[in-house]
Amino acid sequence: MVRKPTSKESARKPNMREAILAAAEELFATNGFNAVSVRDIAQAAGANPGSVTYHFKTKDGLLLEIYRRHCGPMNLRRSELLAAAKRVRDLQDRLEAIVRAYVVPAFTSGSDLAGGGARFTRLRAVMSAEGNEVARKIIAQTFDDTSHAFIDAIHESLPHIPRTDIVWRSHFLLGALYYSLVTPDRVSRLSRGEADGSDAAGAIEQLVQATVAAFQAPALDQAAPTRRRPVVSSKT
Amino acid sequence: MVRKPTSKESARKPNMREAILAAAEELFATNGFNAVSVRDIAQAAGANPGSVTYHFKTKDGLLLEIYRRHCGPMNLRRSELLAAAKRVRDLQDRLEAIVRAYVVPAFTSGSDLAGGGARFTRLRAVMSAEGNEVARKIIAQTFDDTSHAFIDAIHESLPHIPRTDIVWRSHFLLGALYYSLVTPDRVSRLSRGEADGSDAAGAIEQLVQATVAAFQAPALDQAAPTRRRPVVSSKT
DNA sequence: ATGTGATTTGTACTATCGTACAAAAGATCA
DNA sequence: TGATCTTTTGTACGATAGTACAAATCACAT
Repeated sequence: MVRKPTSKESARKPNMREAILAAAEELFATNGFNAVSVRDIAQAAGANPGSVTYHFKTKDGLLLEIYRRHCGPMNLRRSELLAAAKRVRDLQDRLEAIVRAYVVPAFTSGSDLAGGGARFTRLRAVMSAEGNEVARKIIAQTFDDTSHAFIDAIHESLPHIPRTDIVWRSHFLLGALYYSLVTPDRVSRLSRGEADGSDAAGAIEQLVQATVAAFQAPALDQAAPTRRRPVVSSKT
Repeated sequence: MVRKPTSKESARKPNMREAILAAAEELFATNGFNAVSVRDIAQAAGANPGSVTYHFKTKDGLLLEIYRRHCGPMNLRRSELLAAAKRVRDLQDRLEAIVRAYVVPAFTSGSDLAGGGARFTRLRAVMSAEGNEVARKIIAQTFDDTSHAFIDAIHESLPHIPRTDIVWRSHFLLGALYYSLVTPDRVSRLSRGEADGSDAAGAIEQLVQATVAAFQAPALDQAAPTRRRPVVSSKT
């Protein structure tokens, strides 16, 4: 069923605005913000540089719109999955469900964009590495609530672990998640072709498995400053 | 004892070349490669822009020299620690020692630069996120051997885990390591001040504890395509 | 068909980028 | 001291950056 566009949602060519957004997302996610010029984006989208200015005013505005486009749906989906996960009775299964609720929306799409989830998450990873100011503001005020919700949920299913440890481990989870999306080829290379780093389903399973175990690790006894663990000399 | 410089290792001002390297390292690590101009670096080092060209020819050459400066010492230290770790008898302790041998040199300095280890590792994280070509080449040909050595060592102390899983989990380790250095403030924020994300010793302990547990997680039974794990519906 | 508002195009402006290069200044040693 | 080499400085050049803006073009209601 081909729907006739009501009035303003379609441009001359089929949605040039969307094409610009998609191209910018892809280029920013793979090359960083500063390495990509407005002209690069326009060319990749088959548009005129001035068209970018028309739709998004500035380059920062374009980045802002990319975030606006994805943050809502992704957080919504995470909330849904988290709520469902919290209803799982078995504690071990619940923990895994919670981790999965955090990981899955980052790989699969939160909205209807094809493959948009992984691409946007990779974009977030790159912006965070570059210390992008626009991204930093949005992230802190958009994702911190969600992060706290997950941390609390995990803490409830692991009451004997101090919250500080949970925070660290969920931080590690996000780092691992980011890095898997940034350099999937490294996994393929180091496994000598036995694993495919760009296989989202495989990455999710590996990540969930490893992360659940990490969360279940015994707590760090921060009370004991004296070193209890084995130490290895640096001299051969 | 003040040593008179033999001839060419000292410039007019005390080692301007080193100052430029340090400034570039710091700026690249916090803002990315493309966001930092040669003029920014020169100003931060108290040097003239032309001086950067004189010492390093191009901006890429400067980045290259930063890598050359650190890769050797860091890999050497890792090799030493790994060799020592492999001599640990107890399997559990050995695994922890191996992980520690991988993590510690990334935080503490591999060479004599003050705090240079963490700064350089953060630089590597940012360059990897930006997909920097110069960095990619050096990394692949400098760190892959070391990575393989660690993967093999871990595999030996966990023979029942398939190598593929070890690769994934060590990939997660590196991602977590990178991310801890990129945004330490996030840990402080999410823990509501209870943890200090920029405390290297604390980060190391948390990372080692979590990672050892992740490595010890049961293997992913990749033979069974039928889903065995609990799945949560996305609908509330 | 024609007028109107939305969009695209083409071009231009200023700022800043990486880099080159000649001149100045310092260091070294006969 | 003067000759020579190394390092620093100052300036300039072409390329490209982000953005602005007027003209051209399109979609569509009348």
